[in-house]
Amino acid sequence: MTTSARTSTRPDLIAILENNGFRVTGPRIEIIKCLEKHPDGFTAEEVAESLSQVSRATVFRTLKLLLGANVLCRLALPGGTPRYSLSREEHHHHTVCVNCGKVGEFKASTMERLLRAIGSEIPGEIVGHNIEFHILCNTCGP
Amino acid sequence: MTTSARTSTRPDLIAILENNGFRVTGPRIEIIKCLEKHPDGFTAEEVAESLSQVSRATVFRTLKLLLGANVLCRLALPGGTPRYSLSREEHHHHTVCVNCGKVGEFKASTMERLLRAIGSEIPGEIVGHNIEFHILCNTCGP
DNA sequence: GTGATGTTGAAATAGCGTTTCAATTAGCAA
DNA sequence: TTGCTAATTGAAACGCTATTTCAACATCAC
Repeated sequence: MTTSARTSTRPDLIAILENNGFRVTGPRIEIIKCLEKHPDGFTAEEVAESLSQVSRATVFRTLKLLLGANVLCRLALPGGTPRYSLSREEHHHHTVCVNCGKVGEFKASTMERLLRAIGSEIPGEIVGHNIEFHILCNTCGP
Repeated sequence: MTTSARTSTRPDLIAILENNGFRVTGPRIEIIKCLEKHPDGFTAEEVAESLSQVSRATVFRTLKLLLGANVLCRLALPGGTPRYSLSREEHHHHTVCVNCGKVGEFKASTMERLLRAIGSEIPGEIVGHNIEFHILCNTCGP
């Protein structure tokens, strides 16, 4: 069969834990399963509420752990509640719908070229960036 | 002489208040003067501390007011304290030094072209964006 | 000046996240 | 399988940035 990576793959994230020396625990598995059910992003509170047997602290700890492993992204509209989203592409950028909060992911080749070119216009050494597009998604749009 | 816009111009921000129907009050003038002394950005707490006669609530209220008027930007490194910075250019992007937190501003023509071109790669109507470059500034860099 | 309305300070409150600490558990080794 | 030990957990307190509340006050049009 094909390798995996259809909607999302539980093994991936469990493997991330193992490969980084983290323990695979019940609460973490629950949280990961929950994240994979929300391809359009989610808030920390949504995860905590849907897993009443897991404490809020553990939810935040696990989200932080996954952020550190670069398999999860956090982003927020100005003044809005931060939303989290599992990453699929290695290097990508985000869209957030200003109406429903749905998070999308895209990888624009145009963008990659720009990022290489823009270095000379910036005073200092670029060590990272944050690029988000605020959109009205096709469901919410006019 | 040339128009103004050297380091920054107090009249501009006072005018913003007046033109938007806001009152020009003592605390607001104090806050604006303080902001103009920090071309590299500042945190809300820095402003509040340097103006002991103005309450924290008023500092935050005034910052929010200026954010709404698009003459102030808020940005933060992941996990860092949010920093504010007065805008000079109408439409611009930011650099933040990951070491000292200094905020810079730049306007890249390359970027503008990209932003127009990228629309077709994004599913929905773009209504805004957030683009920040995390850098090591020339003072902190190697 | 006077009054209607916007603004202020102080303190309480909110939202998102982290820390503390004792109790529990995963995962390795014997 | 058992035992060990460090990682992990839950519950609650705490931290930080920011907002809200409400009575007192100041601005600005008249």
